[in-house]
Amino acid sequence: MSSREPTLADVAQLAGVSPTTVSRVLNNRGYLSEKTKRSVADAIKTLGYRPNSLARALHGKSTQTVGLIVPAVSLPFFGELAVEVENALAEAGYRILICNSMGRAEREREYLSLLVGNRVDGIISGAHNEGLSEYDTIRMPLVTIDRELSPSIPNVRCANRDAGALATRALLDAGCRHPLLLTSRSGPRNLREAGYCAEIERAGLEPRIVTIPFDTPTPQRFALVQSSLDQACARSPIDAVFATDDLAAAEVLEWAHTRDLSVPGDLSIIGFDGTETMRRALPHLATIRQPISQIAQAAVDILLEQMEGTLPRPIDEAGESPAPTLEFPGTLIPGRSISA
Amino acid sequence: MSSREPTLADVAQLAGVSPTTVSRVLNNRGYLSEKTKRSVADAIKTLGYRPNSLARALHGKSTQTVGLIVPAVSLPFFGELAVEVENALAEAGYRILICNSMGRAEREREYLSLLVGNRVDGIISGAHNEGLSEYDTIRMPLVTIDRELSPSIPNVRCANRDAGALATRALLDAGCRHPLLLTSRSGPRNLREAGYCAEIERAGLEPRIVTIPFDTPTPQRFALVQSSLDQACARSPIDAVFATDDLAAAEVLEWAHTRDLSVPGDLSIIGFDGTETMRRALPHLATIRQPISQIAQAAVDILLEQMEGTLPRPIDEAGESPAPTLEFPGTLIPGRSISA
DNA sequence: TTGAAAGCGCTAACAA
DNA sequence: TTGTTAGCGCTTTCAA
Repeated sequence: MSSREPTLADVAQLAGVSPTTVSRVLNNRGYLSEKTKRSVADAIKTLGYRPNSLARALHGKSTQTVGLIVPAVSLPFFGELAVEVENALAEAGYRILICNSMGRAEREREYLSLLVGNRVDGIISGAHNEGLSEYDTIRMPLVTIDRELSPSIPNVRCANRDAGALATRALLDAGCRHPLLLTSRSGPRNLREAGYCAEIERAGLEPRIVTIPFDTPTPQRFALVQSSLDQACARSPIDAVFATDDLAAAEVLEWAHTRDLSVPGDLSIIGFDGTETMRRALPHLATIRQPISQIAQAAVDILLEQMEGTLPRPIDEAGESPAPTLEFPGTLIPGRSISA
Repeated sequence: MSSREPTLADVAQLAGVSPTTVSRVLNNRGYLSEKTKRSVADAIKTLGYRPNSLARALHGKSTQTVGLIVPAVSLPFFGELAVEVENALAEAGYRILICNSMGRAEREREYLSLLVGNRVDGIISGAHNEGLSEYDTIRMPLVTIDRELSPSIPNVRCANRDAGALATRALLDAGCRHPLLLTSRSGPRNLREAGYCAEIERAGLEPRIVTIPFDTPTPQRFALVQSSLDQACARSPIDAVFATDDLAAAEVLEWAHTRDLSVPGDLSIIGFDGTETMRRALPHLATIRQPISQIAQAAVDILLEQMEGTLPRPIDEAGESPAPTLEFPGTLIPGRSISA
């Protein structure tokens, strides 16, 4: 038994036809006699031949592959996003190359290079590193998910501002007067925070914000959450927390437990994301559900449009399509973590 | 600006040298004058050239890519496994193509074919579909994770039997007399179950097993857990549950809550996996931690050995290396879900 | 209905 | 130190 993969030439030889003919059978192109088809098919089967997609792609043809860059698929949101993107793409005959940037710009840079080197047909980026200039040199269809890369690059996301307001309102409606925001990166780019602030001000209250950096290593994370919340409480009491992701909300839950605060009696909590995993883990946690599959589908649709069109990149010189930011509303999922 | 990616020939022309020279510069092979190096480097930069890895791989060279097949990266265990495998592989200069089989044999078959077609250098499979004959036709390094494919294929996993016993003992040590096993697939292949049964019998007790199929869709899942547990209780009371994954344990927790059973007062619970995500979500849940990064590292090491060796496949004709099953012990993580 | 020949982008002898 | 040539596995004209 030969150790190397059989090639098209091997098949041709065994079937007693030319390589061209085999290629034709494989791609079902041109006129073939039934007899030829059959003998080629037989040869393919006996050899266990599988076409080399790399060689095929070398012809300037598409690779039918799309790169997906995320911080890490081990985070429930991105894991589910990856699966949804994969499903949406599979329907169109594409596959994905998943890249975990691990929150490191260096790693993301490498992956970007890798994707271009592998001639993927397009890229979907949902990573969190800011200001990677490499994206400017990308000459291929590109869509971001919840990440503003440049005004010319389409961005799909949850309507974060509204969703942030929705979460905050849920707390206020439950009678909370001192809801604190726990987020991973505070600032004007944080639309969930913007929604929170807007709602808080509308109610004539003071915004309270605590930040735990996105990339805090797990071992230190919980301690940091604890001390930050303790400090915040010491300054002035709080009666609710809106955490901008469910995992952080879980930590607040645990903090409340260790401080003997009853939830929702003493403290109401609402999270964000509403992934299946977190729904199963903490079904009683109120949260805002991001429409992950819609987001994935939309990102894929936009990318497909760019890829299947002849345009190598969206043309917006004439201000044609100004690379829209597409937003999908988040949904409030009520739960026992908010007082009735 | 040309729309197609620049090629090595473009670079050569701009630098005024031969393609070979450019290739030499890229691979840092042979003797190059500093001047040439520089001019080539400049040309590369101005063109934004990135080598086409597909063309490179076409030379029978390795693609430096490994396929990883898992049920779905959205499941915490597999998401973390994917990240760990990726990290281990990255150190050796390889990358991964992640494939989510979604528990569908058909999908796994397709992916297998895709991986071979893409000439990955090896495959790590952690999917759950049984009896895919396609694996027999795979002529490349292959390692499974927690999956018995054939005695000739190396398998890396947590020491499930011992870990199952460890979990059970934790419950018994806490004074529980009627611990129930909640698992996704009962049978002789389920070593966690074997460990549970052994420990139960050693204590002179009756094994109690409830099965919720692995692929139960989320919407129905919780209802099924509820009714199954209710039924089991009706038959005869239970005072503890060992769930063979943490997500299932979370559902037991929720069931206990809805039935007004206090945990651990009325019911002790222990899970399995101990992923970071679930630790963050339910830090008080006792569980058995699988050494995911060790498992990933071992799988990668074995695969690397096979790939870097000249052998196309492990030879065991002479009973040389009987494709070992490598096991790593699980660790008990105590928690408030077990009575002290 | 089929085949011969050229070439995709790159690397690897073998010369120069 | 550099260039020429051939060829990886496949598709694609162009002929037959």
